[in-house]
Amino acid sequence: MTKAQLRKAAKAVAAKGRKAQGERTRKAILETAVHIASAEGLEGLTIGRLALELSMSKSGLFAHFGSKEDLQVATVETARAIFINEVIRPAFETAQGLHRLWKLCDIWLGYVQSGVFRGGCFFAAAAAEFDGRPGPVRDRIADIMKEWLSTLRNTIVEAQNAGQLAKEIDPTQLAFEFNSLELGANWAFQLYGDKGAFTRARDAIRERLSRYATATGAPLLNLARPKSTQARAQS
Amino acid sequence: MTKAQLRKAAKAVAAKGRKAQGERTRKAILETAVHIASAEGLEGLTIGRLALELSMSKSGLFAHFGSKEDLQVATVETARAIFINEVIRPAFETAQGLHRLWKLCDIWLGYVQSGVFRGGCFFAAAAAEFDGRPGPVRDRIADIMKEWLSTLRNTIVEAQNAGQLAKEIDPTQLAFEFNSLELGANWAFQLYGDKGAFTRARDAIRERLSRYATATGAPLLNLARPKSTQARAQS
DNA sequence: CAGTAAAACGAACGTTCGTGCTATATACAT
DNA sequence: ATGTATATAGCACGAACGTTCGTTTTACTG
Repeated sequence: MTKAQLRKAAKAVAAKGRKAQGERTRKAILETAVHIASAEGLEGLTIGRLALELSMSKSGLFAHFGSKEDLQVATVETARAIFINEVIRPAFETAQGLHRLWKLCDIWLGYVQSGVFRGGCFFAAAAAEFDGRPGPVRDRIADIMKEWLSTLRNTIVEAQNAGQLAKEIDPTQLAFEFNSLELGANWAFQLYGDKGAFTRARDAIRERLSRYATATGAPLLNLARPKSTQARAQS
Repeated sequence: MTKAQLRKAAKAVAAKGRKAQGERTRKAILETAVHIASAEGLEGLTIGRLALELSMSKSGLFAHFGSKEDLQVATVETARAIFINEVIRPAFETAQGLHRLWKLCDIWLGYVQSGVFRGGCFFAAAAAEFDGRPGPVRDRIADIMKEWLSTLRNTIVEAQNAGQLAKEIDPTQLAFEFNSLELGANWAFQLYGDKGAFTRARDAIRERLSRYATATGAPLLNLARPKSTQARAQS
């Protein structure tokens, strides 16, 4: 513990003052780590396996982190950056309110289906793995997922303030429901490869949105249905 | 592989013809195994740890199973028996239809909250752990969860056939939504200790049930609200 | 009560785990 | 181009993993 802390501190100082070739390798390591961890879990992410995949020595790789726990935290952090890039950023390109709310959910489901991470939603998997093991890894995962839930909730509130969504509904409740449906779709897809689950989740979310949309908000929802025009044309 | 199979076969034959003291210890082992596995995962369920907990030797314990994988499968099977006892059985004591449907969901949430397993829903945890690792363990988990989803769906159909629930709704869709809300509540409780999630899940489920209930079915729902009368009295 | 089959044990196996040294090679500033 | 800080490699460690073996203790049957 003490040793690891000292080493980490020394490294942090060095990283600020000096240039870095090691910074590049560190990035490369974490990129690979994220994908292994998403498929095999953060504990299944072993240093030997990681070194093998990157054709480098265990010790050489290990020197970039003070401990396995630090590697895990850094991996979680990297996954967060990817998540923000793949989900949050594109959704925030659309105007706030009902439209962005839909985008957040829609893109999230797409991010799972498209296999950004091999094991589906990185954080859903990591949360299930670490929810019983106290420590910094668990704490970071919990924070990040809370961050996501807050984003969802804030967007709901914004839609309400814009008069697009009924003020009566409880934003915490709706965020919980949307998040649950997303977790449910992720579960069905990971365990059964059931792509239909994404449709079910989208249908359920859309149903709630259109139920709670005000007269102002309702027209915004049509833009968010690329598939429903197709469905209407077919039926 | 071959050795383990032979040993297992010999054991199976012996178990049929002979009596068993070993059968009792096997039960005791699995009882403990289930609780360790639910908290630390099926892979974190280590034979040494298990032996220590039961104050017996690794080898003596190991002899009851041909391999670690067999131990894991047996543990999953034990968890299923507990689940049936704790959730399915009590719910099936009430008449089929809307009432039983509510009971299934309500008791399921209670089973997570009351800590029947230390790690929340055993199968939600196991599914997340094994969804990326092919093999008999994963297959069994997937089967059991499908079994649960089918039970949910069948109960919905029965409620429809009894004229208590609108025929227009898709039972697969509704079962998916209920299951998702349950998984969502389990997630929130495991990661944040958030008991409010159970209320949110119950509210969401009740909201759908009363929305889709027919004139015949609606009266049945009042019986299923022990807390809402209390809530009404308080507010 | 004797005999026998089943059950538990103790010790060891070959691996792999995370981690710690020490030495060498690489990249960067002057 | 050279010197120095940094990055990587090599090797070894103690512990824990699943698994096997031969032996000893326990429990049931005749």
